[in-house]
Amino acid sequence: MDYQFKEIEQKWQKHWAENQTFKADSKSDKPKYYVLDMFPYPSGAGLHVGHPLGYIASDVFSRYKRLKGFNVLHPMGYDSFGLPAEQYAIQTGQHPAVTTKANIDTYRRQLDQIGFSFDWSKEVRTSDAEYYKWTQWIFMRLFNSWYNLETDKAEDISTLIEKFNASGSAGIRAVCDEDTQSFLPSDWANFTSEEKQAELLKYRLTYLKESTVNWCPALGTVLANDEVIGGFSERGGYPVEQKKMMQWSMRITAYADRLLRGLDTIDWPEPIKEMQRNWIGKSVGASVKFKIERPKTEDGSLMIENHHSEDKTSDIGHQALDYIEVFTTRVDTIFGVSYLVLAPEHEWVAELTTDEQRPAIENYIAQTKKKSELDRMADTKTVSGAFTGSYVINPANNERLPLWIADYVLAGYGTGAVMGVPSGDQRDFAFATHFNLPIIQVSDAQKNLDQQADPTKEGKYINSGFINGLNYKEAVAKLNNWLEEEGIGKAKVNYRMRDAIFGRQRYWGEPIPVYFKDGLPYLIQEEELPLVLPEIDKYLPTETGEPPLGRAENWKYHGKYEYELSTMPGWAGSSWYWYRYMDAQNHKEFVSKEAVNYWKDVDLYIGGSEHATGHLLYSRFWNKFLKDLGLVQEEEPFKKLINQGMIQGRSNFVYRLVDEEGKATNTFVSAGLRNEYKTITLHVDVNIVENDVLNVDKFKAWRDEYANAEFILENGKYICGVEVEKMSKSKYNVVNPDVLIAQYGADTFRMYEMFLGPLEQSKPWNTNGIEGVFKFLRKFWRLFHNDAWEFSVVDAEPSKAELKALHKIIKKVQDDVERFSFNTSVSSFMIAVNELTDLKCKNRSILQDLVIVLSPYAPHICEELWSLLGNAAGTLSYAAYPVFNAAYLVEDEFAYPISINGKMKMNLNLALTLDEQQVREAVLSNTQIQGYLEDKEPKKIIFVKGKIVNIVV
RNA sequence: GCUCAGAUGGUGGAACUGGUAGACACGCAGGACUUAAAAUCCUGUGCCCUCAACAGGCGUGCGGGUUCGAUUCCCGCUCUGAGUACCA
Repeated sequence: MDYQFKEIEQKWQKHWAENQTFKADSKSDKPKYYVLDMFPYPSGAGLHVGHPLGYIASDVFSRYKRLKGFNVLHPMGYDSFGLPAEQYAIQTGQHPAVTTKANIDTYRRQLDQIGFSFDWSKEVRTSDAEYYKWTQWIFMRLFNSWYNLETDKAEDISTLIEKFNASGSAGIRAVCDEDTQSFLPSDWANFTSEEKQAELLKYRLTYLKESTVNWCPALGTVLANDEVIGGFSERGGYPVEQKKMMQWSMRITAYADRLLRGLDTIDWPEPIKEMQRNWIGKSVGASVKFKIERPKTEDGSLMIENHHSEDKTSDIGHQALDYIEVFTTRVDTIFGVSYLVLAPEHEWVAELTTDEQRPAIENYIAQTKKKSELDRMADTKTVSGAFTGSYVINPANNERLPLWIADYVLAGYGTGAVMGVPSGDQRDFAFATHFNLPIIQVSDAQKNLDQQADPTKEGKYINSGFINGLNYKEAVAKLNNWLEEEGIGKAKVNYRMRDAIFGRQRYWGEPIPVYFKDGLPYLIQEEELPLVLPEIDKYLPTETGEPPLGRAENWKYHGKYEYELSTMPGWAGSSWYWYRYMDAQNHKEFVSKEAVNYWKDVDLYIGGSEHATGHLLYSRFWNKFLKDLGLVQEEEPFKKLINQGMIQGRSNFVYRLVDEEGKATNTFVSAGLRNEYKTITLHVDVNIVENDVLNVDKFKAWRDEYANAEFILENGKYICGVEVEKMSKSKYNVVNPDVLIAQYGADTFRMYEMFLGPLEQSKPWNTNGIEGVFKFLRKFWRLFHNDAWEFSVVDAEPSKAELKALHKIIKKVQDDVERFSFNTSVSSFMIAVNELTDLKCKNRSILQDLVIVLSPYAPHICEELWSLLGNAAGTLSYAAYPVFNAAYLVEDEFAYPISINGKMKMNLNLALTLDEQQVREAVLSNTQIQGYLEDKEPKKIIFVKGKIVNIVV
């Protein structure tokens, strides 16, 4: 029978499903291997050809690892909470659970027909209560934990309470809010229960706090920093503004350093690690307090006196009005400070502005506000700022320094205040030059200070008081000691990363298992989990502006306490899902100890690089937290990460002729001739174009208006224009895998996706070569059949040539798969099949081994041939990968390329046993080579055994 | 601006540690089979010169360098893509 892919593929997909062929047991003598794909968000559009690329690669790898004797866990599931389903619900009134389920069904059908070896018994859906119960449970663990810097890990909140009981707040080294109180054990004992709760909240790893958030009015929710790109929402591209709100946050900053250090221990692509490093943004430096010289009124009395004495924030307020604290990475240049700058949004600007300067300052703030976030970031050239009228004192030399505001200082980083050192920092230099502030040289190695700043750390310090003559290292050490002793600062590490906002004012997400009593948050009881998402009438905020959950009727804890109305963000469910896969059916724990002890971590994780600073960072954070609590084994969740490239769309165009008046006609010009006419360019559905040739009949049928279209052809064909763009519906360049699978089968589709090029490289989708892959599989099938398409193999001793072809491919595939070079394997399979076809190989043992080697790529056809070869049905997946024997590849002769002065001239067959002297003689006595040499005396002969002979004349 | 990745025939790409550049496939051209077409099979196919063969010249973004020998290593530049953006 000819190669009938449809029957074969259906048959084996059914067999694998019915026999649970890929079910992975958590108990096995085999070594474990965990291959994970980034699970998809099931969108309404279904899968396009770009989605399965990574899944195919990971499936090839999983199947290969099984053949190599590993117990492989290769699961799949759905990240099924999220905005699109909710937006759709708002538009149509359909419950997101309903549309999500329908989308999942489509995804499942599409995934199934590609023949993946997923263990579906371990499927997870983040929107299932059985799943999000454990997401809520982990939230509760975070709420009940604090970060102890003493032990450098998270601990149960009870250990903090013990410390408070024993010694009060003294000696506590924790990652916490800035406004924690100092108290004695006796104070703690006298605190009311509410006061205790309020204080503990400042230490919890997930906490409620008034903070400036990214508010997206169009989406009606706050967004995390990684969900905002250049001032616009990542999803939908809506404007985002800053707003103060009471918000749940995750104290990811507690893990900043561990997240940074961990990067050195994992095998991830360097760009991703670099992005995480930048995101964490560690800077080592010092904080320094500059005393404020109060602006004085004309009669000499202090203008600002004991401000805000009745203000709630009086503690901060008082300190603030004594000092301005700056963070600097160059404390060694402190003697070069000639001014101080605050961010325009800095909360004390108004109070530190003198009456005289008030108009200028207010004008400047108004100007800055007008500039959008984007303008402000884009325009880094223009120098701007305004003088407050106040002065501060440089603690190093008691110099009086003017206090400015400028928008090059960001409120959100460090303390929102900067010391200006024009000689050492280019921005400060530009500022000082523009406003005529002094530029003070601080090192004898600084050059060209009339032109630009010189940030050198070389040389000895000058003009720098007590650090004069010291080098960089000595100066920093001395200054840091001095700051500490004087109590005006200290060595400090600053991170760019902020705590992660954890609440979303949306419906379709995990409810936060918290209720409020007297304005304070409390966890619900663990036995009450899951806190199920309540039904609501419509998926919009309430009239009073509360999140959609505010619509739920009678939704109160124990009938009387308000629940938290925000839901968790999209990344909650995906920050631990790889553990749930290990033990997906467990009703008692999020994962059993046995399962974690066996599977430990993910050995190979394949997914897109767009999750670099979102999912991949949050997952590492939760993983470290779970490790601190002893719930999991490994410090890092994903040992090796591969980013598959993006599949871009390849759009096709037709050129519609335009008449004299500029009106569109019904005539279309082939791409090569379009310059001779006046035309307009239109997208055409790529599914009616083959190899850039338009199927004109299908084009006429595509739309009514084209029914009578006429064509100006070249060589009898209509050639379409081509451009690479994002794959999207509106560009008519979306290719659905279903179509290709129906036409060529899953095995061809899998191999073609791999054949396209290196996995990590982005590339446009192009079906031009798929015929070649299909022809290859047919040729492979024919190896096992005679001319009448009858199955026919022979039992005989394989020939040397057959063994050589086989062992070449055994080695090649093994090498390629281990280094994730899947495209090169496909070419090599073609070579192997071409060679065996030429050899007219019908040898059973050779072909059987070839079936095993090819099976990770084309599992259906191989499973069919495996059973035709007489093996038990469906056992191929656990066959043993053939053992490579180098002896079969040994050659006794090699066609040496002979080059003269590095230019290849000819090949010469020589025995590989010959040594350098013998080769030299053979080469020089060859008449053809003598002809090339033209009697010139060879100066030198380079000989590399088995590689090359190079004659230098 | 900074960081990273990349640039090889008409196309996708191969060449793994410096050793025959262009494997494999697509496309194209020619041929076989066919009444014809499709499918299939065979042959050719980097560019230039040449009727053609032989021979030759040029060729891995550009310009240099190291080397017997460079797509591979080093220096400088151009372009493309991605990330990031006044982070003190």
